[in-house]
Amino acid sequence: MISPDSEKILTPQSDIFSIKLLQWFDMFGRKDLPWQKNPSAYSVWVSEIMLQQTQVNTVIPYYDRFMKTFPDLEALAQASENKVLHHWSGLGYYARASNLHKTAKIILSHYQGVFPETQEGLESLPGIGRSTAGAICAIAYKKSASILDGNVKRVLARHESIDGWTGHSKTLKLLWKAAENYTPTERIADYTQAIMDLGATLCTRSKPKCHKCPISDSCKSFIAGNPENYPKKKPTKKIPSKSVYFLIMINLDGKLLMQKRPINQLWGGLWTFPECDNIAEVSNSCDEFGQSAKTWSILPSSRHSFSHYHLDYSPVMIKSVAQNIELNRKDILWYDPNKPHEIGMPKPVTDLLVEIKKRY
DNA sequence: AATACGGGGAA
DNA sequence: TTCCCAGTATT
Repeated sequence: MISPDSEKILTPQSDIFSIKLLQWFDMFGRKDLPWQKNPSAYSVWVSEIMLQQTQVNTVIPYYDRFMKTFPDLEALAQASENKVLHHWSGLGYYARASNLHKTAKIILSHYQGVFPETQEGLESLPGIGRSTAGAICAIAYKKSASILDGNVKRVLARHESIDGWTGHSKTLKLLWKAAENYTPTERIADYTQAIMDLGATLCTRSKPKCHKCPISDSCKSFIAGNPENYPKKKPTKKIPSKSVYFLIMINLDGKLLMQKRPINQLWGGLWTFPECDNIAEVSNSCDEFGQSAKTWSILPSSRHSFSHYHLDYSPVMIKSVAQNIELNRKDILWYDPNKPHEIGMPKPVTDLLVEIKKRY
């Protein structure tokens, strides 16, 4: 017969959860990530935005470069949109960068350069939702606040055996409720880091290391022997394909014509080659830019995949006889591969520029 | 409530 | 291949 431990009996289960997690974090948690050094609202914000839908190892080099160039909120607010997007090129979800810049300007001009201190104040800013606001409150302000990102969703869905795809609002509500239930009032910054770390290192999507997990004894799915059944997969849906031609117009100076994309669309604010759907339109399309396409050659197509469709793009190399004419359009520039502008460009374009530089 | 939005990495 | 990820904004 084991004598009852009065302290444990009086400790609510929600507190046991965070205590175990914190003990584990002290032993095995990550404490040397670049954004963990001197956390300020600014650095937590930048890192959290970058980490949205993007994994740690991908973010690290971007974060280092970004903070070196924009060390504080004022530097970011005063930078050009092109430069901000330039430092985001390759990370994806470029609306994140546009919103980051927008929010920096709002805080500088309307908040005297000081971040809002409440969850609601933070959530009112472009690009900051419930989870990111919670992360800033918890990590930068040490206020008791909850987060719910991909890792936390997985940990909680398994621990509570919460069914359903996390994209369903019903499932999401249950997950938020669980997140709030376990959020402690003490050591909130470490706890927030701990539950994310657990999801990233032990409670992984496949082959979770439950034998090392500090909360496996209370984990419903572990007890049931089916942790990998949670969270439920997203309903599968076939994604369509789209084919386009990238018109790569090269003028007599060896510069390339590039066009800025509308800010609120795919690749918004980034610079790409003009596109056309049919090869028959190449000549007409070039005319629109004041270029007379004499000859062109079509390069083999490549595929770039988004979450919602595949893009098959065929580069069309066009030698233009036109000079470096003034186009008088704000959405057009001549790009010199040897003196590159600091502008944002999506992956297929940066890939093509590398190829072009090699071959021409 | 459903969809749009990038790119990388794991299996 | 297919799935998923340190989500938010828009429709």
